[in-house]
Amino acid sequence: MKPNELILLIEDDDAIGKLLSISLHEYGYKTRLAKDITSAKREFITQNPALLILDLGLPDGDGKTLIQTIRKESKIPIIVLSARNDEKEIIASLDCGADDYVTKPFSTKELLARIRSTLRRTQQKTVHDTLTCKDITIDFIKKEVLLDNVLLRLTPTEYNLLAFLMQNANKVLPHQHILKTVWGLGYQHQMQYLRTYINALRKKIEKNSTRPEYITTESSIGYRFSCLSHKEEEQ
Amino acid sequence: MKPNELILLIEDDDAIGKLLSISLHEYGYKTRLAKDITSAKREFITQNPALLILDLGLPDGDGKTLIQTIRKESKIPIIVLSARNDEKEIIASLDCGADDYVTKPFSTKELLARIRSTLRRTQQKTVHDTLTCKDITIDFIKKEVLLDNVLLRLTPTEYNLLAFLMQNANKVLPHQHILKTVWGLGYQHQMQYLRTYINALRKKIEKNSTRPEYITTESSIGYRFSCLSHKEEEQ
DNA sequence: ATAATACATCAAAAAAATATCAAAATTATT
DNA sequence: AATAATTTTGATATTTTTTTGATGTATTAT
Repeated sequence: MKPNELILLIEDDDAIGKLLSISLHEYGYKTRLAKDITSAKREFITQNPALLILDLGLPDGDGKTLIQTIRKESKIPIIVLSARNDEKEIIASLDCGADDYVTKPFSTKELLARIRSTLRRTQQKTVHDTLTCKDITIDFIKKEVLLDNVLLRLTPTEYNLLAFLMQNANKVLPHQHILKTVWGLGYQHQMQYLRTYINALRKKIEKNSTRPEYITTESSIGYRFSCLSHKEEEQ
Repeated sequence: MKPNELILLIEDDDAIGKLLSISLHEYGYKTRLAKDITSAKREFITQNPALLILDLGLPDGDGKTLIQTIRKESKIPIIVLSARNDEKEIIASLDCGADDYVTKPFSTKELLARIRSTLRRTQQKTVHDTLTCKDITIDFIKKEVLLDNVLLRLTPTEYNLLAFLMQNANKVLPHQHILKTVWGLGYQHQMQYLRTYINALRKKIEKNSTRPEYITTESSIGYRFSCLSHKEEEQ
């Protein structure tokens, strides 16, 4: 697995800039290089990097002011890389909003580990797992169902049943199969449970409960959740 | 403003332990000290600390295994504090899940700055210092809650619970998730605590406690803080 | 068409989950 | 050390959900 994130290097020393670019590419990161604060700001806005590596001593100003500027509008991880091995500088940078401070000369491998650590923390994305079918959307994380964008009140069993049906849309699901997965192993022959809950669900999701468009009956076999075009969305 | 967070120190050297405790107290943190992995685990589960400071060399095992154990169930910030100034140790620790690595001898002020930096990042759930929902406004800096512009008297646990609910407005929060974050890892199954405190909060914030408009129950799942005019921040 | 079978519907009883209250235990404050 | 505040615990009331049973309607086979 290659990381593939874009890292913006802000460094005026060509030798270090080159070394970093090569090391980061080797590990799979994409990089952009900015040699002063002005171009760093431009790159930050236009390139949308995942992380900044910032040298404090830049030709057109102090790196700390850049940190402050960026922190006003972004929580992007910033690692300071500086020759200034001075306690006050370290503290000031961290309190400005930097996420880490590495002093030169530095170990490339350690820097890479610190990049991984910093990115790991900030990239904890919320996985949104939803399924939509016509007017019904089920959110498996929030455990909620929307009908025409209105929240449906379902009991736990109703929710479990609908979730199972929607996950197997357009398939005929035999009674016993539904009972086994929704209620559990001992309930395969409790047909009446299934009828009661199918009825309850239809009342809640069908426009016309007597002419169901979602949950159709496959007599003496089971039920089918009909959905012509259901797309899966996960980000 | 005093920080007031609890920091768990895991350190077998008494001198360093004492020094750290004093420095951290001076700055306003509460601390607990654990001298081995076994008691560290116990303290972690029962005390619900905001951050761990961990020495790698402990009498009953290597600190890295503790990091791995904790990372299986928690994203709590961990700062490693070690005499081992060895590139491999640093990389291994960070890749295990540590958030920072400081080598001994260390500057207390720098360590404090790194604690602030780490906490800032992990506590940054709310971008704003205050959050308003209908007639309720919570101020995370002052740790105050206003209902119709009148200051509410809340106990610490009531405040923590409400803060967590409001930070996650309109989402269904499972019982265990609430218990884990508000009370700590060892309290996931103390449902009665949750019921008692939800009840206490409703009495204080709901106009009609029997028909709650803010804190609604999601039977057999959890609770939801409902707030119509609250922007969803998820992509 | 008629009987037999399968399914739908409704409502009640039973069980489970939640709400509420208050006392006991703990912790913090004076 | 005494007092006050908060948390924990337990007992009981209330609500919600599941289970059960009774009855009506549709479908299928003869």
